[in-house]
Amino acid sequence: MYKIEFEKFFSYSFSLDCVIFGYKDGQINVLLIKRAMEPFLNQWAIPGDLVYPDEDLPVAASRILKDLTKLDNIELHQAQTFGAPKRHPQGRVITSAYLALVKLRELNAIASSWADEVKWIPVHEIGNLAFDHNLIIESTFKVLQQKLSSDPVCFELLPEKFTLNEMQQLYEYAFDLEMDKANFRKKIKSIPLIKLNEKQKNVKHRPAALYSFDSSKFKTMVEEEFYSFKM
Amino acid sequence: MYKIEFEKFFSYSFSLDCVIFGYKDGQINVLLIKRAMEPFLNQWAIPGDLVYPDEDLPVAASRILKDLTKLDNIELHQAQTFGAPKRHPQGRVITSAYLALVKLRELNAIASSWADEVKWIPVHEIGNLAFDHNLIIESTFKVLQQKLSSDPVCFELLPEKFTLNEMQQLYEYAFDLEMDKANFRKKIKSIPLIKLNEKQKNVKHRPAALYSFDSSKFKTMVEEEFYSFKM
DNA sequence: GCAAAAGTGTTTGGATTACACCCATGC
DNA sequence: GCATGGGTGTAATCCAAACACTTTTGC
Repeated sequence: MYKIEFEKFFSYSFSLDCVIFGYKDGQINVLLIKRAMEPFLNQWAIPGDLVYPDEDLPVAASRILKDLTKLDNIELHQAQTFGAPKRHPQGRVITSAYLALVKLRELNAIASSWADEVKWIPVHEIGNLAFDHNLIIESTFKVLQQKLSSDPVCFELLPEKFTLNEMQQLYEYAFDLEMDKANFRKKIKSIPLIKLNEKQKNVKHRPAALYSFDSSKFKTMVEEEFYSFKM
Repeated sequence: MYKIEFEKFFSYSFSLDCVIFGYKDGQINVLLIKRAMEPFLNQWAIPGDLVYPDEDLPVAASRILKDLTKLDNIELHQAQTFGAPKRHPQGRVITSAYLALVKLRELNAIASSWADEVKWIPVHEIGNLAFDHNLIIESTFKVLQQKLSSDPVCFELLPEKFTLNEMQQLYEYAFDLEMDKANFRKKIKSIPLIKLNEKQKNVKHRPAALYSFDSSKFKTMVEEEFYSFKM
């Protein structure tokens, strides 16, 4: 008897939406796709789709992102889950947001499957999106802020070689504040960075030194010392 | 054509599990219920159940907690979502964990509906639970730690009137560390507490002063000043 | 030389740490 | 009086903010 009642409940659908953040020209951007499918045909949305019946969630998130944008090998982290009864016009679809940070300049998203176009757009310039996707981005951006202050994820957004000023501008944009250059450099001096023998090019002022993140040293420090990242 | 394929996907079920933390005798406890229902009959589990077809998630979380434990008017916060394909033996059930903090001594959980018994158990003494509930508690405990360090949620766990030492012990237990008494008191002196004209009773040493949290002053401070809680 | 941004040093005040000491109560 | 925890003060140190200054490049 219980079993029969229970089975009536197997009438939901479940999807994942991938919020991909990238950094370009001093601004944090989000990857959007143009839907080539109803509902919300031709509207912009976060890449997302239904989970397959036997698919684990992290696997599904990677597969969906690859299907729609050809982006591969990207680490995704779960954020919030959205389940308002009317959020999908065709039935009860509950969705979990997945967050990823990518080096925008070093990869190339291509529209694929039922995505007609892809574009990167600064988080503060996003128009109206399909479904509740504006809400999802807003909530996931807060998770990004959280991660930026407790983990070295800024280096997933910055190019492999970056200047200290680019790093500072990333934090300034993410938290909407201004920082003192000298103090910023003092603050980050415990973070393991490698100063390269290279400089910025094509700037009409003194070129800045380029750095890269020493991730193997970071791992050692976390394991062996009492080190924890804080910004 | 798309519509037909799409509808095959409406074959999932969706549940919520409520991880309720309470503080007692210097330890953080979790509320468990004994299942009076298959699967996992007679095993201990977190209170959780399926979401109704037209029910929003926050509403469902409160309803489920009340159904199983008679606890009412408790603020619940979403934590992680779990969706491994085999996590439920009877089909694909995806679940979201909801977190709540309660004043354990000031309320009374009662087994109800298909819960046979309820109990509070210290987080470090939990045995094997039904489903993936051990994993869910582990993950939600990390969310609790996060909240304890960035929000004044410790006062949701402490009794209305508490001693500064009880507050210190809560943090020591939650983060598994020892703190200096004098330094702890200096650290919290920016938090708006009301020192009551009351003392501890029935202790065989000098009785400690009782305090309570000034939540209205806290709100004013957050709104009007540049105050943010940090521990 | 000048503009523009890179990059560094100094001072100050507030927070954190370690540690010592006194106080109030029950027995 | 003494055991037990409650409660406070101090000095050393670290850290963050404010600000001034020097350096290197393009034009």
